[in-house]
Amino acid sequence: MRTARVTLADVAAMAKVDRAVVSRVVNDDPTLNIRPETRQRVLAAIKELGYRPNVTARSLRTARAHMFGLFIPDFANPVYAEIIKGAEAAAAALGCVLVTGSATGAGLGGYMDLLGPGRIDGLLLAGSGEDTGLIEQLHRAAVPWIMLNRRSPAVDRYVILDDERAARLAVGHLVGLGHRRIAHLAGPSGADTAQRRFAGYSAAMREAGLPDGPIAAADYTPAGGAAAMGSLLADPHPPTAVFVANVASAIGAMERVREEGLEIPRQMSIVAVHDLDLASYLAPPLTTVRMPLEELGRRGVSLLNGLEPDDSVEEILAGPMALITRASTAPPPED
Amino acid sequence: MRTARVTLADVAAMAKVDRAVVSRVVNDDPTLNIRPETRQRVLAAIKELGYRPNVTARSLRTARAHMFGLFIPDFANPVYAEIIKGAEAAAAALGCVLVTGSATGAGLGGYMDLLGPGRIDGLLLAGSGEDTGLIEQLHRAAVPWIMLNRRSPAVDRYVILDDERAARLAVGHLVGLGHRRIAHLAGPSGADTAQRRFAGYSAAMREAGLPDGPIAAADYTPAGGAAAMGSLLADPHPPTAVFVANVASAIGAMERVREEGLEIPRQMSIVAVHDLDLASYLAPPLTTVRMPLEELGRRGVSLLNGLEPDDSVEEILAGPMALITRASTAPPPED
DNA sequence: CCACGCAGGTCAATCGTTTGATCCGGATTG
DNA sequence: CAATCCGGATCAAACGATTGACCTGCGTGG
Repeated sequence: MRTARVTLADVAAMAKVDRAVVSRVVNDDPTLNIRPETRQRVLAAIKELGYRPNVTARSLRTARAHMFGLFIPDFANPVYAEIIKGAEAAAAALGCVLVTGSATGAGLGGYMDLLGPGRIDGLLLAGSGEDTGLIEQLHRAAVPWIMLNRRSPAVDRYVILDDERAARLAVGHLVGLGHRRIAHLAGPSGADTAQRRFAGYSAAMREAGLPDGPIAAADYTPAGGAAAMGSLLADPHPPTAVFVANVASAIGAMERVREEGLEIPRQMSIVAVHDLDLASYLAPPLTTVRMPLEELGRRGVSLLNGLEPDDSVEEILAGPMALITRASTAPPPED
Repeated sequence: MRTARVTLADVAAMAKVDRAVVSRVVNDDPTLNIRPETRQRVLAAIKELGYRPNVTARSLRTARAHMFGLFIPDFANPVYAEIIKGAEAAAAALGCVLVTGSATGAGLGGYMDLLGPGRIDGLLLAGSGEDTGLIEQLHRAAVPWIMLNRRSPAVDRYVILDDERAARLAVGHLVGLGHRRIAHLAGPSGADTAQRRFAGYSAAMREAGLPDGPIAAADYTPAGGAAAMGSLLADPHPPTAVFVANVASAIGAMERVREEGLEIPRQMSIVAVHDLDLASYLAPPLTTVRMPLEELGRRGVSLLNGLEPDDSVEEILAGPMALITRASTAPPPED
């Protein structure tokens, strides 16, 4: 069992042919016909010896790795789980594999070493900060790469979701229920997703003929959401509904609302972005906007495939988006 | 910018030395001294040309990839996020990278192609089912591999957590609070983690001089947890506390308890395994047992490093474990 | 003064494939 | 019958690094 690994040459020897023939059989090389009986001999030898091509050698020769990479900031965030799913599916469809890693600070720096022709065919960076040093490195690596769900002025290669539309959908829902004082619990102003959600909120309010409600910025975390909700509730004339920029904030916000003795949704309606499983386990189950996260991952890999390292990609993904109505939203109190 | 990639030979040419020298400088090869001024010339050339070694070629030659793989069944489960974190840290400490992928059904099968000497130095499989075909493939791949947190009779290479001890800790906590009718909401009988948690529960009850409470098996999901909790509550003489095999089940169980009009923890105490962030967002925040998940990932990589493909590993990880007391447990009602 | 050791390099085989160029013999064509 | 073609297979040069073996000149000990 500890025998040296079997190579192309071993197979060739057993089948009494040249290595080239074996290679062509293995790869179904169309430029050269192999006589059926020869092919059979080769296949038999392959099976007999349990030959498996050495991917490294192949990659070295062809400069193709059949492997894409996806780097994310936080595996604990279920948003990324969906993106990964889509990306893996797309890679599989291309006959490639997708590997995932953490993009946190030094993390991705370490990964840079595994880049280069043949080792990985392209990189997807999801929601990572704009470390300019990193971007510099990426350019030098001569590998195609795309940012997912994050647009920054410094980068002309991204695929983002239509956060504005998501916000409109959420606000539209609240307006439809009869709310008029609708607040926005925003994400961190540094995040472009937060900016777009805010822009969508504003636009939707304007279109509905309503004034912007109170805005409180949080940081996409439960603690931040709680604090921000606190400041919204401190208003003498508090909103009857709030559009929250993400589910994590919403968790904190809901907690705070309950602490203030208000009932959701009777006295406060809440809707948030991203339809995570988690949302349905909350009390009450949270109304959300479902965004095409899986599609985002899929699209990312598709674009990566065949992309040149210097090509630019700028796309707002127009995938299906849906409001998932649960128990956290209702018409406003009659008062 | 679209120039061909710079190789060792280019650097050698510019520095007027042999490729071998460049290689030795790059790798700090201790077997051969390089005169300081020569080294400087080489380093200068490297910087000047922006040389980066081709990892694929290196791997082909050395049969070392400096890359480990970790395959998990579900990225949406935060348990794995912690394992990944530990594994990445351990890999980084070894100067290697860790890549992660889905082990679902066909998924891992697809990945098998990327295996082999030089492409990946070892594989960690977390909580994947026991697909014997897969195990067969793994043996053939001549790559070291270890199962994490899953023991199966067919495999003599695993690292698992001490689920029995976790169960004892949880049950001990309930006993300490004064509970005597303590139920167990178990995981699927097919999962060995569930079996061990059950065993720990039984042992702890016995040691406390208490009879086994009612047992209801679920499937580690909220829906299953809710159903199982329903059957526990149907008992004419229901328990005052329940040890739940995982947090997902606990979510459903808590929901069901509330639906029955019972108050947590006043009328029903609940404690579950795995201290996920999520636990603290539940209402009420859930008491849990924190297990050394990060350590599990770390240990997995450490063991993988230097492991021969045929070596066996059988280890129960004795890492730190702690009961995180939150608001879901309290003394039983006086009645 | 010769042999030897050593510091500092060079040489070239090797890792396992892929793939264009080449070769060979039999069938086809004019 | 000679010139050509073509199916089927072989040859050998890459791909880019690593590394043991060898080489060269200088200083040293006997």
